[in-house]
Amino acid sequence: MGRKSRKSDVDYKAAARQWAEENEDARNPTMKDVARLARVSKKTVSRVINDSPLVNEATRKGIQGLIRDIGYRPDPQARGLASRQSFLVGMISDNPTPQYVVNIQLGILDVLRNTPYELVVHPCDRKSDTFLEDARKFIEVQKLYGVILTPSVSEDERLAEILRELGCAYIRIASIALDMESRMIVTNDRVGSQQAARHLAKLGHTRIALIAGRRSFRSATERRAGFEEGLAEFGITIPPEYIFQGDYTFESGLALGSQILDLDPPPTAVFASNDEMAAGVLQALHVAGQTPPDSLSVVGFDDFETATRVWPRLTTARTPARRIGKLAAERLFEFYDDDKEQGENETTPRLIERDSTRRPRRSP
Amino acid sequence: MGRKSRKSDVDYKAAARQWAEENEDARNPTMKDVARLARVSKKTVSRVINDSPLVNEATRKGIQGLIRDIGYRPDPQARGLASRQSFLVGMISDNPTPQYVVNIQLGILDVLRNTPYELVVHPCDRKSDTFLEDARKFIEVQKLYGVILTPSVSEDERLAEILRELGCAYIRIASIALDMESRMIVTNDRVGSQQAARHLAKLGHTRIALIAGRRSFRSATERRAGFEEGLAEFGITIPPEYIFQGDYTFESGLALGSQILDLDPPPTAVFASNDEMAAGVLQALHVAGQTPPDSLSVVGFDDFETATRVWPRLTTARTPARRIGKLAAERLFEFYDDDKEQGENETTPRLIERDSTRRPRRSP
DNA sequence: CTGAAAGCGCTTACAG
DNA sequence: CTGAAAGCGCTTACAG
Repeated sequence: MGRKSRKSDVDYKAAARQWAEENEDARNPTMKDVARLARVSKKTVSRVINDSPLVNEATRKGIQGLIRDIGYRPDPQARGLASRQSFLVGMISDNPTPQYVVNIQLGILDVLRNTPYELVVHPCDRKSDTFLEDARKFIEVQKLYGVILTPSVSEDERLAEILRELGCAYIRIASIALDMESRMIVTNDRVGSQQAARHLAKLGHTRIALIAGRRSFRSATERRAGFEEGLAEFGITIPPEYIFQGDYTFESGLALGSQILDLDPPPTAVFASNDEMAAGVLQALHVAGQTPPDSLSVVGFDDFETATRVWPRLTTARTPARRIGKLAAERLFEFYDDDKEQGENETTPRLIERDSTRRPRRSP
Repeated sequence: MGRKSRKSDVDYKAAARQWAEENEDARNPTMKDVARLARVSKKTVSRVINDSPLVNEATRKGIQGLIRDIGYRPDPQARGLASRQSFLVGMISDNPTPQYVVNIQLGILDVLRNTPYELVVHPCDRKSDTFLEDARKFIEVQKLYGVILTPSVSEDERLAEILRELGCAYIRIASIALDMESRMIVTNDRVGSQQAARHLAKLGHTRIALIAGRRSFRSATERRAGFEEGLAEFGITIPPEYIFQGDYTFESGLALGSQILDLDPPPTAVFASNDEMAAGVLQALHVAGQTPPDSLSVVGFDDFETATRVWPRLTTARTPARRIGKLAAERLFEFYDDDKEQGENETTPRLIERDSTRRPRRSP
């Protein structure tokens, strides 16, 4: 007596004990149970789990403790139905490299862990007639909280437009900025291939071939441009007949690798726009009975597992895929937060020098 | 007139036109709308979308057409909330090989495409203290329709027990049968390494080393046992000092590969229990200046991308991962169906002969 | 800072 | 074969 507050009269620990006693069939508690035990309305419990500032601090602490004690976990489906937004984050991808896809997933999951959000994966085929329709349906029906887009679907303006139209938060991962800053993770691929070019130039290579990536990927343009820029710093240009069109697959690297061997005069180095194609070139050399990098230095891009499995191990520009996924997810959760300080939204490739590059042999 | 049926009086095409006219704000239709337009109760619409047999055929056809015409898509969250079961399939995995994980995912998604179900990925760490607790929470809170478990979590009996307790359908992918047939996809790894052993024996190898897989994986035991069985058919046994304990990583293969080179007398062939370790052995040989398979034949297991990236390309027993994922998902959907004929529930490895194996050199 | 009422879009349980 | 009522577990919109 004497104290005016009625709220502090609620003994939350006793409430938790009461629950333990009365709940014989070990039913999971609902918001209704929490409200009853804490002697508040469901709305107040709702405010607590949604971090609303409009709750008395003592009440908040008490309810949070009670929630912990009785093991209450809000039902994401019910919250989703009522708020018209699910607790699902979608990852829409069309990347041909499994190592990339898994690492992006792991990065996203690093952020989702210990949140109520789950990751729903959605590979797609951008060339399909129903690609946009399917994507819209997925986003709309699942009422996704947000979507993370990897190259090359991230580069599709029509898909971004659909996301905006549906009011769905999204983050685009791409080699260059294609959208407002808060919607992008930029990987600056150009920088990586510039480094690759400088590395080869400094080793003394001047007759250099290039295998471009798949046309439908913006990174293909960026990686090629960066490489040519890097060489230009040393006054080196690549003649058109030393430029080949790959598609980012091992098989294309293998096929183009043997074409490169037939060039006359042959180049002393080749830049393949990703590790898979670089691995293909190495294999073409082995098939031809050569021992790289003796007659031909090879540089890749990505530094995924393949880079260290092949022999010689690849000199390559690293794409920090897991970190990229992590940044994308962090950025996604900042999207609705105006005041939250924005974190990093770009990564820079770093050249990893290994055994697939060396100085060119003196011409005989 | 003269016809008694009242249902056939409903003009579903006209109803669809009516919707197009009245729905000026382009709202997505709900079950309530469908019911009103078709002049039936929501319950009847519900029966149609859930394929209940208790619906008049003409009514069913009409409603199905109407649903198509106006683009009605049932809300999975609402269905989930009411039925206490979501439309999410979980994939719980702890496999260290990205190529495996992605291919299983793709196989599952092959089956989920054009269904209302979505795939939620959930990598985990079986050694974590909270592993079981976390898994239970995930399954319970998301009210998963079902779960697909890959090795080695698939081999955890405590997790399977939790799934049964929660009444959640699950499929375990494992190298041997660990559960009732309707809950298993068996990959018969033992058969693959038997083939590998016979292949080496037939080439004339007799002094053979083995690198076992990670102890916590049942496949490690199976692959080893199969290999020893296969050799036994030819009267060959592996001395203990020719048996090494790996952990399924490239790094372990690399480290053990150089140990194998130091054996005296050295073996003429080695079986690594997966491709990653086999790739490590090949690299150890290259580092030592050797040119496999001249002095040492190497056999792997899995035939994931790595197998064809390395040089020489690996002779290996194929694990059809995408197909395994597909079978697991198909089996999951058969789980609640008593009458549905059960599909295949096992796969068999097949040895793919490539360049990493040859006849042993004559001893000098 | 708090709550009572209505509703999100379905299914369950029951009745006929 | 069909439907009216109640309810799943939350949030919204409003009032105080």
